[in-house]
Amino acid sequence: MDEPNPAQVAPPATAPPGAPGGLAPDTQEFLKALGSPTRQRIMMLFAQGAELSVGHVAERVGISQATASQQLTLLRRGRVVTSRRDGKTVYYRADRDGAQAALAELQSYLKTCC
Amino acid sequence: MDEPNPAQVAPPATAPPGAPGGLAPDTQEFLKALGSPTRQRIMMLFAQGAELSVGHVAERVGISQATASQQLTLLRRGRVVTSRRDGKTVYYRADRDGAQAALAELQSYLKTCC
DNA sequence: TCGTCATTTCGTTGAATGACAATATGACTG
DNA sequence: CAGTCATATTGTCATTCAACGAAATGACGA
Repeated sequence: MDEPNPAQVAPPATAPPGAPGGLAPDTQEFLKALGSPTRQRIMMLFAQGAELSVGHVAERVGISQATASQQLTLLRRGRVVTSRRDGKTVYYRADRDGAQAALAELQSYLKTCC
Repeated sequence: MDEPNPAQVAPPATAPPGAPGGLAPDTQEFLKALGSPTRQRIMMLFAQGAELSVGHVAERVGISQATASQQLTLLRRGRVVTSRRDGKTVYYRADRDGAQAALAELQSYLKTCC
């Protein structure tokens, strides 16, 4: 639950410093987050800045509430959603800036390897 | 390239036909292709337009030849590499255009859901 | 404080993935 | 037309992942 934020100060590490042959962990989380059909479906719920609770996401997507919570956590790790707590309810919404940053890193990676 | 989509509902070339909540299969293959550390490592070998045989990729990455062949097939399905046959050797190289197209689709998807 | 509601975490199960060795296919050479 | 080299395919095993139900955590209100 505590998320290790080792090199947050480092600018968009487009070309991972000493990375032997992978890409930045952040970008990898981003790719994994969007690589799942279920999570893609979840993301579509957040169109137009919609803000939804975990239970609501579960209902709309047709998965259990526990599963929704887990998948939303992965999406948050991928910087594609953010969470806000209001009382006992946690609201999730799309993270425009995070997604844009991840996309930029991905683009930079592709520029390097392609 | 500067062809902004008229509206969010206007799907790109390989758009989700009736896909109610996912993204185009092509883009999904792209994400899965780059989501694996091993395949990311493979991709780094193709920097600067390098062209490598399957056996050479296997050796450089440290995996068996069979595995290399499989992973390269997945990368080809993700439109990030192309293959060329010269005699008995098959050379792989980065697919600039394919990757760029996939990235554009991904960007369009993010524009929709974020 | 106690009970309830929303979310998270835990523990498990079945499906998908990654890797390998062994074998099959395809393509040149003699 | 057999032999060989490079790649592709097959079969198998270990690991990972998605999903669930059940239990734990946290936040109100009575």
